[in-house]
Amino acid sequence: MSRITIRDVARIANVSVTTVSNVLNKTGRTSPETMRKVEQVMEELQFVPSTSARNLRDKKSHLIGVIVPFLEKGRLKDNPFYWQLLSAIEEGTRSHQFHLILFGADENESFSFVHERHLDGLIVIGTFDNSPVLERLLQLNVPCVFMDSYLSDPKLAQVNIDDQAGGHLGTKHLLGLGHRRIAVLSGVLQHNGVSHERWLGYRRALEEAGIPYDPSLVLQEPVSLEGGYHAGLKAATLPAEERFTAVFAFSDVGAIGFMKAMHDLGISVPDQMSIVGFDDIFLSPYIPVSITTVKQDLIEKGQAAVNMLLSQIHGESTDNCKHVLPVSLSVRNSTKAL
Amino acid sequence: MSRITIRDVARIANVSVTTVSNVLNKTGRTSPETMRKVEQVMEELQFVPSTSARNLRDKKSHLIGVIVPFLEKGRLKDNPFYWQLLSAIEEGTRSHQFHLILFGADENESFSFVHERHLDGLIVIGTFDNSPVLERLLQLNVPCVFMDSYLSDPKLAQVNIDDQAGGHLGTKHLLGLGHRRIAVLSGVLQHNGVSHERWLGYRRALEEAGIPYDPSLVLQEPVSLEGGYHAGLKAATLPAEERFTAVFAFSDVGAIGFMKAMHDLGISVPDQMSIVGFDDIFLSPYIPVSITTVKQDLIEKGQAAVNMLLSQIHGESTDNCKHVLPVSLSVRNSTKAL
DNA sequence: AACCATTGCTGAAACGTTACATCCTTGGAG
DNA sequence: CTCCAAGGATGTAACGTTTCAGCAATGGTT
Repeated sequence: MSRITIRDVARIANVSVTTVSNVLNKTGRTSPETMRKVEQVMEELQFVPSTSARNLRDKKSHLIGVIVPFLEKGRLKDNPFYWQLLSAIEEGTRSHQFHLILFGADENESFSFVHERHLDGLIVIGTFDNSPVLERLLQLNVPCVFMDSYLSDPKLAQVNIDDQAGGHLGTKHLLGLGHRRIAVLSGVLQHNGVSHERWLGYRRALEEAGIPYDPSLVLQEPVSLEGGYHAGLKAATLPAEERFTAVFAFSDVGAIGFMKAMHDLGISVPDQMSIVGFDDIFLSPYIPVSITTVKQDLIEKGQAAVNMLLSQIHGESTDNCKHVLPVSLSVRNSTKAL
Repeated sequence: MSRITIRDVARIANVSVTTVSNVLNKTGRTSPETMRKVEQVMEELQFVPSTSARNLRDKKSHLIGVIVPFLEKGRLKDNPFYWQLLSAIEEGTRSHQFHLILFGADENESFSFVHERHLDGLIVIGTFDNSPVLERLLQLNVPCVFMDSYLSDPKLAQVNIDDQAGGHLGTKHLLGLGHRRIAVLSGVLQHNGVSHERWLGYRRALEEAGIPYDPSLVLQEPVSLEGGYHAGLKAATLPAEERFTAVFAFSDVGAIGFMKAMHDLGISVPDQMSIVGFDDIFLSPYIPVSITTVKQDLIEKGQAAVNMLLSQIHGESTDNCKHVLPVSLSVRNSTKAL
């Protein structure tokens, strides 16, 4: 019971394989009646074309790889943000007859699968200039779209949100509530990374308010649940002059971790501590004290990346193609006027 | 600048293509010296074998599909549980040279891609007997492993946790704390579904404690954030004789939603209401009032499914192969003695 | 000394498509 | 009436592997 091929269809329908192929690909080189005839035979035989054969022939795969550097390190697994993003990307590709294949990529992993599998394109999340990963990717010579990566090379297609505006927005919200000593939970300030941009926005907001920048308020703890929690615990042990009344976490999970620490220490949010998050993950409204946060639209972000990648795959130039999405503020209950 | 093929390697190394192929596949049919020679040429030419060609030849794809029925309906997107599970599956496949490809599958979606892409196997999450999806899947005649699906056909390979024990465990915990009126947030009690099993465990525990079963305590709200929240709001409006002192949500997100409602209503958890969740997602310890929950090991679960699927792919019979993983209780702060 | 098994290698066919170059038909223009 | 264009169909060569059958040389058995 071997597979039904284009040849079987041709034989039964009394036409050539080429004709069947033409019908299959709707090239319009066939007369309506043969078309109908062939289609009917296909239906009867339940013919399904083989993607493998196509892939070999076309040197394509209709497969898009998503590379999340540091996937192994748990950054992704434990952050709903990435899953929501991935989900958005998946939806985008599916409607275009592409499928998604997921990869981590730690430093020493080779990218041979890109060639092995003839991947048509790549979406890369969270790299940065001079990253070892970046160089390897470029050598692959494959359509690429970068997300959440601030890359200086103008040839690279990029999708970002306006991180700096986000940092500014969150900070201004706290300033508007009367806070003067505002900490940021930033993670490592990778130069030209997402956090760095948000931090720039934070600084700008402070400056505009005439408040001097205090480096001791930058908590370089990882922006994870655990990182936020530890940062929170540490904050309580600070000498009086280093205390702060609000914290701006550069991710919602970081904010949740921080909030948990406050709860465990008996410090009330928002009465004694205001917290602003970033991302607006689906959970943020449902935390007991719902989180005020800088919202980004992941659906749109995923869509934008997919569209950009597809044009690139179809041969359109994406030089100087940088898509920056706006952010907004979702004010909830974790922030309060001093 | 066309692709380097096995032929190029053969030509340069002065051997036949067959020999190169043998080296590539380590069949051991080559002498050590030719092997070295060929390997060196491969290295020099940076030869990468084409998966497409292999796939065509072998009628395989080294691709595993994950089907999550009802994916579109947001059940997955918004539940970290699934992502954690998927992540575990991904890890399992990667180490075996397989890759993952993700599909939703609503009713009217055809499964033609399974044949189109020559998928080697399928992991299906959350179906049930007589589901329309199930029948279609079986017709595909492809190795399948079902997760979180209680299927009566003994031929089907299944991976489950001991849901009934889980339901029992959670309920007993609450009973042990002195609670007598315990609600469950169960979602629709699909016959032979996961929830149904947990509900059976709940009933058994009640019975053992000599407490009569009260159907009004079964909240068939969806076990999502929103569902939990609504259930919580409703609970507050109940007439006195229908009130309860504890709720057992069959998912952690459901528990979080319920807890949020309590918070909004000013009802203290755990002082006035005890809550038990299910799954133990990574967030559960970090909710301000950390969640007591029935824990399942997703890594192990993913691993088990992958292993089972791979043996099936390699031709081993998996008849009567049902893998049931144990559950345990993580006691945290959302439950308290009456 | 003739024979056979083993080791190491090779050539060619097959997997199921698509695209190129042809090759018939027609029917309309000259 | 001849010629050419265009429409419709066809045969075949790729795409890059793996595997099957076969061949040559080596060395050990009778």
